[in-house]
Amino acid sequence: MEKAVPIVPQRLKPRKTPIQARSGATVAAIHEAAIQVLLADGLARLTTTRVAERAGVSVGTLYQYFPNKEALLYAILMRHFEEMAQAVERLCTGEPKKLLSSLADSIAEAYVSVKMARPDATTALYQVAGSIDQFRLSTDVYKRLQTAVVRVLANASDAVFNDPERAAFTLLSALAGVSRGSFGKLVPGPEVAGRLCEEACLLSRAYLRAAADAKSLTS
Amino acid sequence: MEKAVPIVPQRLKPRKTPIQARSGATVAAIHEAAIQVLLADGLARLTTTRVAERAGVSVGTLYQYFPNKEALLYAILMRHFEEMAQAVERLCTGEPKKLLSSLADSIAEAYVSVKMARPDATTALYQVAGSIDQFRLSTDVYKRLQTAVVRVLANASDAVFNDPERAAFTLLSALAGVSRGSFGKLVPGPEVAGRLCEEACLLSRAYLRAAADAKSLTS
DNA sequence: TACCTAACTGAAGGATTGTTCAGGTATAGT
DNA sequence: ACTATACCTGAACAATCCTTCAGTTAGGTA
Repeated sequence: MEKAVPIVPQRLKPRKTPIQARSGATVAAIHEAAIQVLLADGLARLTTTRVAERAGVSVGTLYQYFPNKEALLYAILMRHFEEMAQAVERLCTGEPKKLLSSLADSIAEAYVSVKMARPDATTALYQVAGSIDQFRLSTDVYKRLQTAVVRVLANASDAVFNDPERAAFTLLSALAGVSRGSFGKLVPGPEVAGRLCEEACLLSRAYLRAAADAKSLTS
Repeated sequence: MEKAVPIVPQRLKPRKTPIQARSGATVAAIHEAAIQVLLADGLARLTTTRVAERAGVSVGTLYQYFPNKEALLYAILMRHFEEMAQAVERLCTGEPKKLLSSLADSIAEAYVSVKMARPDATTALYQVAGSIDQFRLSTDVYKRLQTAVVRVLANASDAVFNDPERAAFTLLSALAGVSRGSFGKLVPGPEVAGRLCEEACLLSRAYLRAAADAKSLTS
């Protein structure tokens, strides 16, 4: 079932003169199919064959784009984290400094909005997160999210953190928890979604304010 | 690999005159063995045979106590949630009302302390949580934790929540996130543990204060 | 001691899965 | 039309895994 596996996701065999724009479409279709299978049958029934079937290709084709099942799961997880990181990095870090409460809202909203953009994908991915080596994920992407938040925090006009990494880590973890709580294994309805956004902002503002104050006292 | 399975965890075949106190010891050994296998080999290599081997019994014996693999995982997850629920329920809900900040600390500390009591078990269980039907978990145990927190919140002398369930849910989710963040897939060292406790308290106080104030404005 | 029975054993069965590879298909270039 | 080649196919393979059950062990009882 599993052997010693090459760990890194890979590119497909390079082609000199691409025949069709099929390649990109195919890998996207596989991603989508994996999410659908995940939602319909759960992680335990997530089979390479099943995913390929749902994507409208054969297993062999799937294995031309992903060296193994883990790479497939890792890829769809990475894609999601990419969106997330970009959303946070997109937050203004320019000159006009802003109030901490405003920044806190921005972070929370950026976080939640990405999750909301594809609720089904989010729900599906929470199943995968546990089955992938969490350590690799941390070093790969989580740090990136963290530094993005740190950069935003540095932009506060009315607060100074003397351990911004710590605050960013806690904030991100807490937001992740709240989000995960609302997205159970069922895709949540709009009412739940609304509450999630409110609570995320409330939590973000409250914690960041407290963290900034606490740290300035200790120093 | 999996068929239509009876879902509920079960009791062992009842015995009129118990020969030994072996039964209880055996099931405890299996629990422990499962956690060890989980940490050593990961969820993917968690095999009924391997668990039984590690527990010093045969597979057959394991299947005398658990109808299937899922029931085993469910059982060890339930045991952990039980501890958690009891820890929160143990918090004073008596007459002498207390300050919200104090209650917030109590909740956070209760939450973290249970996780800390068996860091290895906690780390292991985070892997299982995703593979079990989250919906069943919610209705089974999460509600219980939530109502316990609600009862504690009602004991605050300087705060009133007009949606205590909501606050409790968010708080628990956030704490879960922060905890899960610190326990990666590696059992964390004492420095990380210390920070976790501090941050949990800080977060708990800040959020609950904000939630209480925000709600009183809206009403 | 002889018998009963709960508890334990572990090889075998049945089913599923990840992965491969020899061969098919269709496009670009000539 | 013909070749080269990128891409696709899917049956077959090997590796586990979950689960069962006929047989064994050992404590209690008479």
